[in-house]
Amino acid sequence: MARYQSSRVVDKKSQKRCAIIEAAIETFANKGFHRTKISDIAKHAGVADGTVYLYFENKDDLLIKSFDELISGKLEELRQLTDKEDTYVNRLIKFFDYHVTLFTAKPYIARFMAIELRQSSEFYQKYPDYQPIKRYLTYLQELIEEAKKEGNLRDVDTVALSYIMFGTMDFALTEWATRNQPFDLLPMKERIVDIVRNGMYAVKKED
Amino acid sequence: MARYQSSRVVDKKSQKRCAIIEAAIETFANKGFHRTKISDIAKHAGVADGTVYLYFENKDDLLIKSFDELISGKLEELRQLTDKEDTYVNRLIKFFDYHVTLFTAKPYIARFMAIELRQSSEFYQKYPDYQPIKRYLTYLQELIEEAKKEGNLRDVDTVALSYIMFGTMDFALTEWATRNQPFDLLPMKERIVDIVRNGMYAVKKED
DNA sequence: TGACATTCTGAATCAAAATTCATTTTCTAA
DNA sequence: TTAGAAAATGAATTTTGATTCAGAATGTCA
Repeated sequence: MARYQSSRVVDKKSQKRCAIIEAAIETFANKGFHRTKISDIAKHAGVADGTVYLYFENKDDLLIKSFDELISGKLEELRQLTDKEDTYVNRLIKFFDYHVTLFTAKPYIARFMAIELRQSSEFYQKYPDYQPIKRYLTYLQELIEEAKKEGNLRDVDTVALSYIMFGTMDFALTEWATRNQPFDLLPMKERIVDIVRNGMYAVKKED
Repeated sequence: MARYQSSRVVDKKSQKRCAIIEAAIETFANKGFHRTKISDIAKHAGVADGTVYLYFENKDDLLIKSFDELISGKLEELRQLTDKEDTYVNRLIKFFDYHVTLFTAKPYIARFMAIELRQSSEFYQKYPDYQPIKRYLTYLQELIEEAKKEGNLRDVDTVALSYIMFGTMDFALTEWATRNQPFDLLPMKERIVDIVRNGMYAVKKED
């Protein structure tokens, strides 16, 4: 009985924490970190201002923790999705697909990831453990290595290709999200994938 | 004589204005827009806080003007440099070269461009004319169009390729700048260019 | 040189919002 | 049921930093 109740308490606690994090992500994404007031988030989450400080040290901490949970969740989803693909090259392509789907459904997440991800170098120095994209890059690089072993990729530089893939996706999605969806994501993705696959040179073309 | 003196005055004025802009760029780059105090910039520029307001309406205005001058200057330099190349494909490659050189010399400019560009999405709504990267992208897209006409590029999508080029460069340089130069820029650039030129595929696939 | 204009200064003002904490509400367990 | 613990509240406090402006410094020119 004690056990049950105690776990119920934990549940409730984490529920409140969770509500705050969700509200934080959405509000940060919509208004930007600095324009978001703690009271905005509190209202959104249905708690009092002070309650936020029971779960998070301060506003910076809230940003970091929110991001961390967001990334963890998304990376997990991404892994599950890509694991289904037969070849590693296809998993790499799936990386794009996943984000297109995700951001089409929730553009504010695109904005959050693309914009709030970038903090000043001072911020990074203050919180050296805050390396939000690193896990993403690492995962990408693992896929690339495997795809090379598999023989479907030529011997390109792993880091360079991961930068191309991540950087392009990130930039295209930022443009798309901050400019109010000025183009269709899906065909754009196809065109980008085509270039990354086959290169831009005319000479290689054989038709 | 009066003419001479008056122009000397203008000179002096623009010198002070210039000092403020330079200090602004460097400080915004290091700390981010919102964490930068006007007093930081003033101190850096060697003027009083109030002086800043003689040259700029407010903090927003200062950011916009700083960015504008930075971009204009750099774009001008870039144009002059690329104009020397014989083919448009080579001009495209030069686009990378230029930024590698620029950012190696002044990493904080890389940070400013990459970070403030993003953080300032909030400015897009408030100041619709503030579209700092647009001119860059437009220039890139012009080069791509010409290169296609020239026959050195296959018929790739212009916007897609511009996103790949700009996004990759932007991301790689941001990584490089915020992580304290963890790799050599020049070889990294070569590896990236190789992939963008020739694609990542081991075997040319037809699908 | 001296009257006037221009430029600069930085302390004082003011607003916004992060954070705290005395109080209230809710929960726990005997 | 109830005393005590834990969690939550939100008004009050504090911090922060943009902006102003009265006065000082400097420049102009007859």
